[in-house]
Amino acid sequence: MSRDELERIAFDLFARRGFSETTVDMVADEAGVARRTFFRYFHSKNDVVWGSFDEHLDKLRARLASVPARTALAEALRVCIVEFNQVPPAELRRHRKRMQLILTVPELQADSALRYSAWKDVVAEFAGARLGEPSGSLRPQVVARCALGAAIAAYEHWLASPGSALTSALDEALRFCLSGFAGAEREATRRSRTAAPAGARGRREGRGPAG
Amino acid sequence: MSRDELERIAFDLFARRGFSETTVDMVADEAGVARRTFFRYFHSKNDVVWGSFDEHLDKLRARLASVPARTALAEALRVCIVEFNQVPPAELRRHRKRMQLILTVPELQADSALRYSAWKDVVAEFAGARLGEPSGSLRPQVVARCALGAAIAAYEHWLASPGSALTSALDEALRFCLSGFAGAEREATRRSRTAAPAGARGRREGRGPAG
DNA sequence: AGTATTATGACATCGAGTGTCATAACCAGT
DNA sequence: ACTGGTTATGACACTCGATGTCATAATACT
Repeated sequence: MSRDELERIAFDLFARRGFSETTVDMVADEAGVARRTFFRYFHSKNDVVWGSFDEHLDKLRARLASVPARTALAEALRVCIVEFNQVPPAELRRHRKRMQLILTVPELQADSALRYSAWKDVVAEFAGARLGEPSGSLRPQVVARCALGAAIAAYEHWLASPGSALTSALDEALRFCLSGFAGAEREATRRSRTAAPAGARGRREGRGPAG
Repeated sequence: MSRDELERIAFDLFARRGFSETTVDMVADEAGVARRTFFRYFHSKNDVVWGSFDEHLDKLRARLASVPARTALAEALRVCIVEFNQVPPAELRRHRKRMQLILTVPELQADSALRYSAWKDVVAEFAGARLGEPSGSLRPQVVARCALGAAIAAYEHWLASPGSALTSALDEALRFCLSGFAGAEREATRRSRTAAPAGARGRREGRGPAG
């Protein structure tokens, strides 16, 4: 009994009976496995739905790190987040089902606050670097939470509108909400340029009106 | 045994032993009341901490409704949200403790997603009216989620920096994140003005180009 | 007083999650 | 193939939050 198989069986039951109405015992029984074994594969019932979200997150961090410094903060976030949420067509159906559970089942909605936190911190780290502030300070946190909010809104829009494209919704939502952060970044860049001699900050010169 | 008294006893125990380490039985025992009675006063253990959040929310809705139409969306939200979070000095200590629990205890962080949802919907309703869109559509939802994100970031900043003022943090965070929405509102206003005669869009009639 | 309503308490039960221990499956090395 | 050690599994007991049920105590109404 592999973790993947267990997840599949669980999803089947969730689809047939609903998430809350499906007990861990049912999943274990259906899989022909002891209840205790289920909890060795998954830390919790909610974990089944979230799958390998945490590992996936490293890709977002890496992708953000690879963005050239001349790309504006808002654009970098938008492009990377859209990319991060690109799902291979073969998995689209399962992804949709997964997100529908996460965004509609109360237990999972609640759990999401914890899961998204790691996502948010990745974005805050990037924003902090760009704004020249610690990632835990107010503005990077605001940027990260706004990006997160926009992404969730986009997901809900996608689920509510059959036929809509997730990536378009994400792009539109992020464009809409991040457009206000350009000024702050311009100022941060100016600050860092006067503080450090040219060239000290890698490849960054010549991007904008401040030059 | 009043609800208030029970809440006080519970907070005492939470402070002394931590939230997770305090069982409902302990609170009930300490209050000299049956476990079942506790659950009649509070729907759940988490409910104790959240207090009367839901009722408080009506005030935000009313306050938003009272904002003159000429005030910009971003400014209206900022002012109302800052006001909404104004706490009388006598309750500041308890409010701080409450928010510290909510923002640091995992169980409560998780629960927050559900509680904030009502808050978010109040804001989305207002934003939807201003943007000339249903409150459930993408942009009002993005505005609301961004405002929510900014408010939470402000709260975390406030808790992390002793001596800082909550209202200043909220004002700064909201100013920072909502500044980008001005363009969208301008356009919506222009649209509605060409579609309906002046004055019609005061508080709700003619809520769309479909007329 | 007597009666209806409501609040409380004493159960019982469910379901998620955890700790513990015995045993079964597996994988070396010889 | 046998042995010894590691790891996966299962059986069991337990905690704790939450809910349902029913009897009884407190209260309000007339």
